[in-house]
Amino acid sequence: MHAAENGLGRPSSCSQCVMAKLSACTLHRFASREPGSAVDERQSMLHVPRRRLVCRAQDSVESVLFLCDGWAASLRALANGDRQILSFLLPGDIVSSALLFQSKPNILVESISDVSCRVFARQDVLGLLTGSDEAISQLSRIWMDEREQAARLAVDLGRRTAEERIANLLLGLMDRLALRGLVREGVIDFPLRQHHVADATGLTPVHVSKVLTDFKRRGLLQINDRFLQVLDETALRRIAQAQPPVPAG
Amino acid sequence: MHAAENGLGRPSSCSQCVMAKLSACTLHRFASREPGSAVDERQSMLHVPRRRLVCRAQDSVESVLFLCDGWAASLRALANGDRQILSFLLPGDIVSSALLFQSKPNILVESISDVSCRVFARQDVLGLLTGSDEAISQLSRIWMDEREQAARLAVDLGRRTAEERIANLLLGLMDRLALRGLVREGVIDFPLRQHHVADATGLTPVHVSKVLTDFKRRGLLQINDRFLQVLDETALRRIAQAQPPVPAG
DNA sequence: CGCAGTTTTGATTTCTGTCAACGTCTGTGG
DNA sequence: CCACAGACGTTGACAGAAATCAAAACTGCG
Repeated sequence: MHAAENGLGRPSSCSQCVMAKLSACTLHRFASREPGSAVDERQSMLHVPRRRLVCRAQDSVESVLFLCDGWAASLRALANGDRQILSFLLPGDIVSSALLFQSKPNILVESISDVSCRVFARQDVLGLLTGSDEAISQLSRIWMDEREQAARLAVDLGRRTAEERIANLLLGLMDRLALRGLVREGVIDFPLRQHHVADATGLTPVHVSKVLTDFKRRGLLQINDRFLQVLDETALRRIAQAQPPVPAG
Repeated sequence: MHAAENGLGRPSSCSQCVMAKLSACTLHRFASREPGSAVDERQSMLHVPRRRLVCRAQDSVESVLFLCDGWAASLRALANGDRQILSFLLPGDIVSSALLFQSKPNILVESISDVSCRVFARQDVLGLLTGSDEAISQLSRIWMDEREQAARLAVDLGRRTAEERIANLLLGLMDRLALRGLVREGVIDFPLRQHHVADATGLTPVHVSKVLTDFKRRGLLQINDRFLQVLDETALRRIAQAQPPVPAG
């Protein structure tokens, strides 16, 4: 489904948008607070119900999308039906950084929960960038963040056990949500199904179930009603094995 | 070992440099052909013997390095001694794109064969970029290339068997070398040890040996004297499973 | 209520890792 | 020229982690 078929063009005030709290994607802040700029004039919202494609790898999309609300996944699909999730997109994340520079996202993006995105015309975003040192430094920050995430993913998939991968995934999500002020008393919204965890960690849903059940039995965490609570963060981090700490948000 | 301890500052004409043939890293071309620019004045060469660190994740490096000759690996090392190679660096590649924007490479870079790099002061490279549309588009190309490689790596590590991973690795190297004109009649220089293949594919050296031996037995390829020849590319690509083809060089 | 999508559980198989031994190659120094 | 050490590659027996297969319970939802 092409992005333009998804309600793109419908203006919205995005009242539930958490942008103001984000430190992760400051480019978005940068772009959206430019008063009266071209970007402001043309921005609109894209709403996608849960479990739907936001864009396909081969789509031709002339917009840059920023996730305002809900969770999504960026992934690669294989011929045999296997899928590998490359990253979970949280509020404030850019949806495929490729769209900053080209029309093809080169990855699938799928909504997990109901999702809304801000839509900018690429020309306008790039126009903002030209000659702006601040914007270039924001871009480089996004680049370096993605690089770090990709490196961690490769280490997890290549060198860690199932338990370690799952613990790392959950803690990574907690940490990213914490930066956005979306953690309340150790509890987060958790729209993921076990098959999402499986697709992200290179495991099967059956094995994910076994590991998570064991984590619960050991009192490390609890998952109820689409909420996740980490009960014993220390133990979970011990399982996850210390990765070098995140250099920046 | 800090880059500056490695012979940095020694000027060199880099006669064996294959830059002229590169299409992959055109930023480098772009930077180095600016006649009489500040970059030209201050560029120098870094030579590192094989099997040595080029830079460490926590080093503070104020230069941008481009690999001119030889092979290197960028990798993460774990506390238990495991290693995950994130990518092999071939002539023309930038050594840690992070150094374009910051002092910390955030990855280990290790030479595989004897290696020589061009050294640019970061300030000068960034100076070239300011206000140059061409340079920004070269940067975005590097970004998108790295993104594509990272996605392929994650798919390999998360969703493919040992045979598939190894076939994919070898074919990926062949393809990248082909773009640089470094393949002659299906034969390439192949300085990798089996433990490099293991570190790149998330396998053990023992298992790599078994798979490679089997590939040879089946007449798919041949490795002699640090040269690799692919004898049955069709079969090897069938094993590797079609990935979406590379969009650009 | 029924149905499709989940999650759980257990039995079994497959793949890859681990361990260990041995052979080869390479470079070094006497 | 030879002896040697260390890195590298191969091979086989075995162990362990996760996949596969299958069935049953649970969850939401129309």
